[in-house]
Amino acid sequence: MTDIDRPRRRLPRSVREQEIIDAALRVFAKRGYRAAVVDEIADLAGISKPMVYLYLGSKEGLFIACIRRETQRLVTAFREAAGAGDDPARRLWAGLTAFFGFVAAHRDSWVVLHRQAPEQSEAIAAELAAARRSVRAEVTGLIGDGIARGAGGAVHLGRDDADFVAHALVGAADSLTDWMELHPGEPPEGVTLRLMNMTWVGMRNVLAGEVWAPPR
Amino acid sequence: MTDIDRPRRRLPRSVREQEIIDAALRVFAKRGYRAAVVDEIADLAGISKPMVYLYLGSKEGLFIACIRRETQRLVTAFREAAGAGDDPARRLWAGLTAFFGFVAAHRDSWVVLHRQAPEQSEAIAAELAAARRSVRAEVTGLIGDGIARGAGGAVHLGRDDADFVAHALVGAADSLTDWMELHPGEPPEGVTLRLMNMTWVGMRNVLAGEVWAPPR
DNA sequence: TTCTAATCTTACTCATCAGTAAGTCTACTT
DNA sequence: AAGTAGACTTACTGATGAGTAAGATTAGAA
Repeated sequence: MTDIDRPRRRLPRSVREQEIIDAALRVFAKRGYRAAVVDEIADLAGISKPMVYLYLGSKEGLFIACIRRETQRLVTAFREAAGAGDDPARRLWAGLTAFFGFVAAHRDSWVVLHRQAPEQSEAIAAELAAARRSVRAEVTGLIGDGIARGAGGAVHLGRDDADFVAHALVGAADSLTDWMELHPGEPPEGVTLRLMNMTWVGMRNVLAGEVWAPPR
Repeated sequence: MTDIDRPRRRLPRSVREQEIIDAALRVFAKRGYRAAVVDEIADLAGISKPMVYLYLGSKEGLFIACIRRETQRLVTAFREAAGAGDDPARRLWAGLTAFFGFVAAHRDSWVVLHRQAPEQSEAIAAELAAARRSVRAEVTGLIGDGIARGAGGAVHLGRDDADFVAHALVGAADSLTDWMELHPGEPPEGVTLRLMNMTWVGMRNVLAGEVWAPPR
């Protein structure tokens, strides 16, 4: 998204920093942390390498800045969509749709957050683990609510089960990002619909002819 | 799994090659393709670097050899478990259990197959894509059978739906690999049981108190 | 025993890239 | 108009690591 035609205009630090992070996100997503070259990031940001070091400190710092900013964005998008409403199924629907919409629109963010070998350094491993945990925590929260709501009866499900389901859902969603790339026509709602049918209704019942539809 | 005490015994190429691939798998899984250092692989294999190049050609060739061998192993394990029987649910249960068992026993294989940024080179991207496709194809096959079996009634599900479900299942399974690391006590069967309840029965029904049990 | 092919080694080269030194330039203040 | 702080650059250094040249060693065949 960085312009090409810009005639080397000087920009205030706060703006330039964001542009550098934009560029870094693209390059990290395309090449992976280790193969990404800081010079390429600088070029893409329309700037020279020492600026990157002046503002972000190091390649590691740059990567961590990407993770922080994009985690924030993703969690916000999810939370705003899933926050409203009362019915657990409806909130899950809204949250997942926001997720798929976000990933379709910001594929690089997702790739950087979830498709990196985390063992590049202690700091990066910790940062990525925290990022992934916080994304998953959003889902775990929703599922936990669903369990609390539905568990008046014979069910004996706890936090642990919510966490299991969150792992499975996030993993499925991650993988479905690839499926989306193979089916560019499919809107995020379509993906969510299929996933809700699979997990919420259950494949057995789906095979028996049952379908789920979004509330309203 | 390579010995430490070996007094620099000479080994025939066929054996040494496998030991090199063993070592490479561990290092690639631990560090990622780019950060992995060939000298470390050689050390771990109890050999010097030129042997690696003599036998495997290049770092890229070494990586591709890992992918091929481990894909083969995983697909074989899955196919043998899921091949027998008639009931789709039973075969899915068996296949998934084999999968989780395999990943628990060969975590490095899975990490190399599914946790690498594929854009290191044209050849690696192609090889990884093929590997992932072939793993997923096993699942797609099972689901497709299930659909064909169950689709006497009102259901209008096709190959496309099977592929969607396969994506979601493989992604969920991948993520559950992490869950397993957080719950070392849980046997593969336990993980499969939870996943079957979630996808086969459906979360809504599970919340309503229904549970799935493995046949027999 | 002698020869030979396969196994294996030490000791390099050379490209790449993270990080920096030592400034220059320009917008804005006073 | 002069001064200054912040934006920006060119041109390096030093480490790391893929790949190789040139040959040493040993298991077994003849």
